Amino acid sequence: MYIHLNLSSGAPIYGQIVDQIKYMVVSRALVGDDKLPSIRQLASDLSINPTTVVKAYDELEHAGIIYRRRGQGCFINTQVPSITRKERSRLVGEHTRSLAVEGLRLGLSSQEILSALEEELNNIEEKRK
Amino acid sequence: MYIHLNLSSGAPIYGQIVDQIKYMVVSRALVGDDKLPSIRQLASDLSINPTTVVKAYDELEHAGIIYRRRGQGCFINTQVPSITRKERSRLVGEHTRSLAVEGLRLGLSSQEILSALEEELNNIEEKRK
Amino acid sequence: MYIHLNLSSGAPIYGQIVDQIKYMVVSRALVGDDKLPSIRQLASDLSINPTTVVKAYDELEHAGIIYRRRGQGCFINTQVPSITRKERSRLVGEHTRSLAVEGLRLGLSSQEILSALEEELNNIEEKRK
Amino acid sequence: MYIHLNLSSGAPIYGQIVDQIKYMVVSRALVGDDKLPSIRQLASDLSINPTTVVKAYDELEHAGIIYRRRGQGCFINTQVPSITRKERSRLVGEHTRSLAVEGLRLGLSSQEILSALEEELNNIEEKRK
DNA sequence: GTGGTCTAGACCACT
DNA sequence: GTGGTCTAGACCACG
Repeated sequence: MYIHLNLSSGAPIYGQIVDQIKYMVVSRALVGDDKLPSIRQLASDLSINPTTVVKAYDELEHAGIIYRRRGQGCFINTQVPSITRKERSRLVGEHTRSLAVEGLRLGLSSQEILSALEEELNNIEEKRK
Repeated sequence: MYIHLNLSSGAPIYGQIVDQIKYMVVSRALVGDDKLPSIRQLASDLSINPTTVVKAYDELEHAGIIYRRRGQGCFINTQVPSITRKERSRLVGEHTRSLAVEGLRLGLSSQEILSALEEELNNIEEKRK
Repeated sequence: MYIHLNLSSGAPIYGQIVDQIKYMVVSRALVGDDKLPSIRQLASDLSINPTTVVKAYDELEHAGIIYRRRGQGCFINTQVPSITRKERSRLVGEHTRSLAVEGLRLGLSSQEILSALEEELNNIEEKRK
Repeated sequence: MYIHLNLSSGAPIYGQIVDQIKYMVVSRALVGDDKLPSIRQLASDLSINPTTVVKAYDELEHAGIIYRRRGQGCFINTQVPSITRKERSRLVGEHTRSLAVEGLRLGLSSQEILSALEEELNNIEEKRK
């Protein structure tokens, strides 16, 4: 399991872990009952504080994405939790707006911004295969 | 000038102000040399502390979006701040990636994400006329 | 008498007026008993508030550079006030340090910084003739 | 790290901190990834309010001189911030002009001003070794 | 009236 | 422990 941290991005480390594990679940890199690395192991791999990993796993458990077996570790849930359509459009809406505003503010045309996004999406789709 | 705060969102108040003023600038609801509400006035309108508004205006000034005249107030800058091409693509790149990843993570197709962005851009372009 | 204001520099307007009048005195563009423009006149010429000019003239009078004749206006003093050597080196010292620090911080060599200063000094000397 | 405040100079405290840290960076008393004192620590050492230190560190971060890691502290940046040649000459130009004008205004000769700058630069170069 | 700075003290998020 | 945000209230500088 590869997790890439950006320590200088300002985004919380535990949040980056949560996001990337969610991503692996959605893209089926992780499926039901797969075992996650132990807290100590992951903390050591990423050279971060174990409590940070604890916080990430707590959040994933709370979101219904993983479950814990005492003495055995953490595992991916079989059922992917559903997100309401409303919640989803709110989440995506924030990002669309921020991209649109920043791009136009920096003098790009709508067309250029769309192209940049398309390119990014193609990149990711490619990796998913 | 209407600013709407979401006090329970967890997003910093000063950041919400910054984002909304940036939005008004790209959508041309605010143009060069328009006067912003005074710090005290805006703080009073939003029922928040003046120093919070100061922090928002600080950010906007650092970003080159507004300028301040002592004893007179704060105003929108006429010229788009000059940024290197490299810097610009870095800034926009962060936003494109985050939209792409979030959208796909939430189960949207590339096509749906592009459409959402296109709609947002059209919205803004419409207001600019 | 030409005074050039930089309204966007952050430096107080009254201070810019004071500095430039001091400069004219030192460079003999203004000499003993020359009459300064009236407060209203100067304020109108510079499109600024008369009270700002009042503040500048107050400071010049306090510094012993000008004197007032009721009903007649303000005039340059014959004796140039002396500055202590200590005071002078303190004032200049602040500026030398700030130029040295900023220049080196931005990656210039000592030689480049000295050349830039030499050029600036030559420019000014030229105008003084 | 020694910072000396002049509380009666009229110069803002946060600015004095910024200037002195910049000085330590150019004279290599502080180098890449050095840890700055924590906000609370420095505030306590200087007997000032922590928010004043926050403001100083904000400025330094905006200037690209330091970076912050939540829960860890503030650190000196390794790389010199990239600035356009145009921007750089504007920044240095302001300081050269102000030194030139102030020096001449106070009755120094061009030669004396250049010598003062040279001495300051030598001082810093010496410390860098 | 405007913005600029500072204090004292609080609560939260992150490691 | 670290930094991040916010409040309440004060005083100063400027136009």
